[in-house]
Amino acid sequence: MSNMRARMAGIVSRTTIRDVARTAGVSVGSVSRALNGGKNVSARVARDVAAAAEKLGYQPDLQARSLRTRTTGMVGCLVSDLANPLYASIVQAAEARLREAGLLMIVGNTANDPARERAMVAAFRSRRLDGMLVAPGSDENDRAWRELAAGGAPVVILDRDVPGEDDVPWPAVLVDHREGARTATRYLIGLGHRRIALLTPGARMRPGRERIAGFKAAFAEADIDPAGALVCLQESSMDFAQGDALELLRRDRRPTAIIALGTRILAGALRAARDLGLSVPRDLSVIAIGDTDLAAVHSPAITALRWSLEDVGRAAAELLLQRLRGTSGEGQSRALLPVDLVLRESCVPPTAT
Amino acid sequence: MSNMRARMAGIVSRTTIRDVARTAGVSVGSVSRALNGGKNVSARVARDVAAAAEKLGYQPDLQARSLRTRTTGMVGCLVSDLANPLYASIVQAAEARLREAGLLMIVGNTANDPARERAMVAAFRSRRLDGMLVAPGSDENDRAWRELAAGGAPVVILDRDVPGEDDVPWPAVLVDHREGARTATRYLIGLGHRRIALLTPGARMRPGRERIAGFKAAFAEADIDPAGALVCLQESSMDFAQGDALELLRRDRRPTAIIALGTRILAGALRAARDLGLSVPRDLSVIAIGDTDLAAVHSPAITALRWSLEDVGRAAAELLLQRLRGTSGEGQSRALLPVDLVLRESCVPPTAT
DNA sequence: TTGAAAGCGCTAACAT
DNA sequence: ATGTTAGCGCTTTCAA
Repeated sequence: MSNMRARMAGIVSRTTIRDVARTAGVSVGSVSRALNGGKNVSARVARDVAAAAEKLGYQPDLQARSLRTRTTGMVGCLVSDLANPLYASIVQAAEARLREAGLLMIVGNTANDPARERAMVAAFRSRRLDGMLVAPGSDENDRAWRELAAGGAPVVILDRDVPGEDDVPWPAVLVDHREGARTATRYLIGLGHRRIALLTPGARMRPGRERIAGFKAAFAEADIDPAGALVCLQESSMDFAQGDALELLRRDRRPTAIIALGTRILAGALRAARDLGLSVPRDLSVIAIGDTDLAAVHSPAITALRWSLEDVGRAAAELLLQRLRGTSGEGQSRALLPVDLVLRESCVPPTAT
Repeated sequence: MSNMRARMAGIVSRTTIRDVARTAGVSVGSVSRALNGGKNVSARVARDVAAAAEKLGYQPDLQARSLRTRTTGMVGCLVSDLANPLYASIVQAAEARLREAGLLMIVGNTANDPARERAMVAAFRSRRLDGMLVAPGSDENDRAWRELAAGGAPVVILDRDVPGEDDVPWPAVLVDHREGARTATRYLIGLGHRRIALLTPGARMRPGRERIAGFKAAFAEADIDPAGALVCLQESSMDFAQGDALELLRRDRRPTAIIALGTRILAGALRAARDLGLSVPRDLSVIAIGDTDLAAVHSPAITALRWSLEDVGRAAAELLLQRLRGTSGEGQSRALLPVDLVLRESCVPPTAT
């Protein structure tokens, strides 16, 4: 079979617009018009072209088209860790919205590596993507963001504070981690807890920074001694969190409550508590940051801070589309999404010690 | 700033190879040669071109290039559910390998929707991707796979049995779910269990089919009455699994052991057991299919079937690269990856009932 | 309404 | 070793 031969040789002869024109007995211009806008085409030509295209299995070459139209119909999405279900959900939601708008989303995984981040930015630029969604690994990768700006394509940042040019902040979708952390902390304080530990990775990034701020704010507004406010910065690895949590829970004046991020750190804390014979919630109250499967499914079910990943993705897509359509004048360029506290079974007043 | 104006107007004037040629004082041909292969270029030209390109911030237009070279440097990856951490890990591993080889991976999410699957196949074809990795939602979407084949680009299938053309199977990376399920079942039987339930979603797809086959094979080879082999087909939703599991565990001759897939179904089963006051492992032994965070972190830790997601992704990428390089003659076109049983705390001999 | 032709930015064949 | 030029497949003026 010739298709087979062609494939093996790497020479695939594809049907072009000229083939369609020939079989339809019209000019290439007419085919183009018929297949696209449909303006200025007689019914006869439209019919013949459609028939010919169908018969030949014609698929227009979008690369060639975008060479002319200067628009690729593709937007890039740069994520620092695709294997993180949180990111995956956001990406998915954004993709759905962009697809609706007829755009193809390309996701790139930077694995938290600034060098890869830069490489992917360059790759995206070279591919002439119409726009980009970026969830950077850190807030500061100046070179990469400068390059991004240079590309000229609109960019929307996800939940990061990236320094903009000339004090004009980048369009961004932000999550109100500060308010979320404050709510959670206030809740625990209200329950009577005084020694509360916040387990979160670095203040290097916006979410961590904001959480720490909200955490401290809750102590401040309750006007209680913040000596019990324990901020523990963690790497995101489970084992590390577990060892760290063990150390934390072994102190003689150990925290009576813990606020722990995500799946890994939360899991580490839970295992540490178990290993020390501490029962949740009797001996230790726990709040999860992020409503993961683990939090929902654990026994007892873990009270959690939740925000809508779908909303984040969708809002980001919306912001980008707005930019793409050039209607950037109207509408906000930044969105701040709320965080809710989902009450479950893992928090009770501390037992007197 | 003109860049600003251009951006707002949507007219971004990019520097082309001609600009570089002009500033370097050479012809476009020389620039092309200097920037690519580097063959037949004097040191002087190479230097001047590099300087000019650097100065202008020149980024070659890969779209235009691929119009000539008939190769895009992009491969597509079609996944039925990106938010599933299993897929995400596979995608990540494949992406890493392809990146090494200088290829850009484009992931498309089909959300288990055959229509979207076909649409994405068409989109990928039109974009002239060099190759594709496909993790279909179901084994049968004939129209889509026929289209795929028609595109002429090599395709590698992930863990699915897709009917090939002319009895020649597609290149594929498969996981040995059958052997995994058999090992798990054999282990439980060896422990003394006779009434074992397998909780897995549909036999519509290869993994489910294979697991069921392995499960039954274990009963057959032990030469024991398979009446206790309970195959429960589930949808993937947690609540459904929980209700289903409740019903299952309420039977008067309830299973003494459960093999449950993933996070949601496993969670449903665990919650159902808890609600009925059944203790794991004393009253119910549990094996997880897939070594998720939940399985590792649960108390007691859940014995689990594990296979390397990284290996799946990497093997798929490798197979595709092999095809791309045209060295398809040598080497296997299919890979079968092993499944291990990770022993933990959730399985003990059944208590006499 | 239609066809002819220019050209998007690049590479590769051909000339020099 | 370098410059010139013909396309890659498409859209889009410009004439007819």
